[in-house]
Amino acid sequence: MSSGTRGYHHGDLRRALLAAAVDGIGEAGPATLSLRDLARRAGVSHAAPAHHFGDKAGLLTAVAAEGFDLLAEALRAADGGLLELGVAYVGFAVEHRAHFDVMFRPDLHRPEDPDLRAARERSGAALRAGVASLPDRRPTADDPDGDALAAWSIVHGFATLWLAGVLPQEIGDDPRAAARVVIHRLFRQA
Amino acid sequence: MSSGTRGYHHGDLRRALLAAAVDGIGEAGPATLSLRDLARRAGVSHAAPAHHFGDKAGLLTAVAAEGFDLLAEALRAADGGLLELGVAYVGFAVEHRAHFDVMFRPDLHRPEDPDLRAARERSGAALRAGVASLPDRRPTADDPDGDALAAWSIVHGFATLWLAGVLPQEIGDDPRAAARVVIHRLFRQA
DNA sequence: TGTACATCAGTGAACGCGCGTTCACTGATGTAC
DNA sequence: TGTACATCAGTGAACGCGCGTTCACTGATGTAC
Repeated sequence: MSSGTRGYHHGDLRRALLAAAVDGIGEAGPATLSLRDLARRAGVSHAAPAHHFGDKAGLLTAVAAEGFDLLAEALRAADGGLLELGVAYVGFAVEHRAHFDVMFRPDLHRPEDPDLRAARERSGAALRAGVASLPDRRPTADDPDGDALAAWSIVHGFATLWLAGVLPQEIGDDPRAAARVVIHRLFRQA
Repeated sequence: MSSGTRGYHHGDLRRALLAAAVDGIGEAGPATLSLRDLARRAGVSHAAPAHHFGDKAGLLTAVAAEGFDLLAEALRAADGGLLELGVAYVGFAVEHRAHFDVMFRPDLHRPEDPDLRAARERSGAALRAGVASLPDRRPTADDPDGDALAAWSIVHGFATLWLAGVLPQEIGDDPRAAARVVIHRLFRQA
């Protein structure tokens, strides 16, 4: 919108709608977002969103897919062992709260959508790659999948509790630092 | 409804509405529940719920408060160390999914409501009592609050992921058994 | 280079629906005397 | 024991609103010749 005339055709309405959806979800959660509200935010007629996403579940499916790709990127960028991989997970959740709020709510989207499945798989692959390449991987682990699940649980739980705003104030306002302390407990093992 | 005439006055409509709300949330999540739907479920006129709860946030605040009391009970009943306390937390989340879905969504209710605060505090007290009375409490812990937070994170995360249905199928269908394995990682420490 | 046509993206009016809210009401219950 | 009255719980009709959906449309873009 900053440059040039925007004629009858938007040019990249799909992307604009996704961005507007993320804004709207960030403000009031995924529950209250409507397609009409979305159109209003994007400055477009109220019937336009249906053109691209069909319905709200279709829209949120696209948001979730985008979220898993962003998560995959964040995990790939993490460097510093499983600890920092977990910190990156929490960082992603806090910085992309709207996406995170949708990704793990299969009742709100279509979990079996092919694009979403693919994005989810890319994010799972990034996670496994991170875990597999760790120099500090405990060789004595009798059940590596169990370890991965415990790690996923602790970072997912911490991120969820942080976003819910139920953690004590004393924890401060830096989610990554706080997460680092908590996750560290999981690895301070024999 | 099974016995006796139910006259003009219901007698215990508030409780009946809460039960209907839990049913409705269990079926389609807290987002789509409406006061009119609630009235329909309870077999009562559509204006009646407003009498008791004012609006949807008031209703969900009551559900959340009830949930924290149920959680406090579940935690008090747990016996067998911090591990079983965590298992009880996961068991509560799965068995009272509707309550759990509302309790940690402050955007859906009124987190500062006095009754809710009190119930939340009772549940926090039950948790702290459980933690404090543990014979297997690690004496070397330099930061007991950090340990409690790590424990809360791992059980909350596991419960959330379980309810979201995103855990691999191989994990089986017994949430308590699966949780026990995962939580155990946190305590297999020096 | 120009013209015709097909396709696609977005418009805007119209509709029916479920919702929350209001409000005058009515039936039931409890209390004062 | 009986009567009058106040209070409370729930009713049901009415309203305005935002929603999703439909549909004939129009403007823009791309392609064939």
